[in-house]
Amino acid sequence: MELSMKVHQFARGFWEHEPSLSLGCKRFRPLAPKLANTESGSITASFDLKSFIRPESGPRNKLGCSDEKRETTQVETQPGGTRWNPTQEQIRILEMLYRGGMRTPNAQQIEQITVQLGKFGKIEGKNVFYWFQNHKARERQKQKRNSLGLSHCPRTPPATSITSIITLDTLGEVEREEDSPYKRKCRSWGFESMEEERRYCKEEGDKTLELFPLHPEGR
Amino acid sequence: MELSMKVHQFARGFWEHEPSLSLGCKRFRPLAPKLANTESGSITASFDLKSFIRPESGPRNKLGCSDEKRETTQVETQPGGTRWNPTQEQIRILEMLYRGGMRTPNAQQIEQITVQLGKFGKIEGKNVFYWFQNHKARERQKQKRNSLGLSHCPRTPPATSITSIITLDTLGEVEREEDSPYKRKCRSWGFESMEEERRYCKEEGDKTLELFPLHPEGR
DNA sequence: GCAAATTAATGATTTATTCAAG
DNA sequence: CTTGAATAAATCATTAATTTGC
Repeated sequence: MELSMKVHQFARGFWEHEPSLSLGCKRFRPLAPKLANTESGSITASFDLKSFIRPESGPRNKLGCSDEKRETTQVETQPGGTRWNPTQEQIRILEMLYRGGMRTPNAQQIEQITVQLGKFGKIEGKNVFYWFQNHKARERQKQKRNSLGLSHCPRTPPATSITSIITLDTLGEVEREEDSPYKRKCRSWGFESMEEERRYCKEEGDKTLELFPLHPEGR
Repeated sequence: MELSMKVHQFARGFWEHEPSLSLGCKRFRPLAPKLANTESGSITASFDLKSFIRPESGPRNKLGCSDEKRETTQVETQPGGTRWNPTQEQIRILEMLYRGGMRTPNAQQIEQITVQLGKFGKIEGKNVFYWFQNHKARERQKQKRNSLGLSHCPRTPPATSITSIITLDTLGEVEREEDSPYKRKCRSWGFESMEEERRYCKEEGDKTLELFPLHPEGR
């Protein structure tokens, strides 16, 4: 309690000339100033903390974090809808892909799906990603609930409909059919694509383009 | 068993003219061709499954998945290292940021950190993200292990070093200082940034640029 | 000393859980 | 109550330490 207070003060004094070590928009008091005097002084030289505030484009707006955040640092906060509201067609296609055996699409797959589904309404890559995550998990727990509720032999699927068989049986083997004998490598998240594309894109950053015309759908 | 086999055959026959519904590189037999005949035929019209193989750029290489993957669809598979191997400087900076209170940086923060850390060695955004995830989790479990091993009162930190206090106490309050009263919104994954930048980048996709000169470090 | 074998750390993914919008 | 979004926990996999037999 008292010691942390001391550290706090110390750090404050040390970093006084900086507005604060604000990275992005969340502000926090920088502590632990042991960077400069440990082993290699070259770090301090080339690691410019100031550029962390905002790499290019000088001081944009002093301290306007809470208001400014909604416009500059946020990307997906359009006026109106916050979270993705899938259309019927999008759901249908996603379910088709799921039934087709797709469980965790990688970044490229996600991108392609996003492009396709974008024809039916606004959608982002992360929506596709989350949909598969959630659908898989909830299908799993639904199935568990069923097998427990029926108190049935949990290893034999009841073979009710084709769909269930596709989901459980056939595509299970399809899933692992050619995922490389080595290991699963090219996985999702989309970071890799982003990393690559960053080199060509000159950090445009601030516009919030409306890519898809946002079909008036509503399910 | 038998039914799934039937479905399998049926699907195969139905999709015979397609090489396979290969999305990205993982191949799987497309099943459940119930898209066309359900409710709205307009989907089939504009949802072009062929473009899933590869949206632009025609047939690149027939069936050459297993070999081609290492060069064209993979991004991070440079000759040599597969997974990120952080340099001393990178670790030092990351730990500094962690001690400074950063726990789950959002996409923009990750990008900026990545740029900074790129001065000391090759790094991607996802590496930064994963580092924070792992570090946070393992710091947590280490702490839990300690509190259990010492069989001490788990509510009073022993106040051993400054660092521990910074990590646990002071920055805990800093963490929630200005993360918006609303909710955590601008979060990581990098999908949002990717989504945005995709509009400017024309799917260059195939080069494996060496952005940073990969300092000969070795720890 | 030095590789092969083993172990410890830790980067990368997946799964479970939780939060919150509608 | 359903489900999109986000985080935490658990797990997998790979690289560096290290031990060990020679």
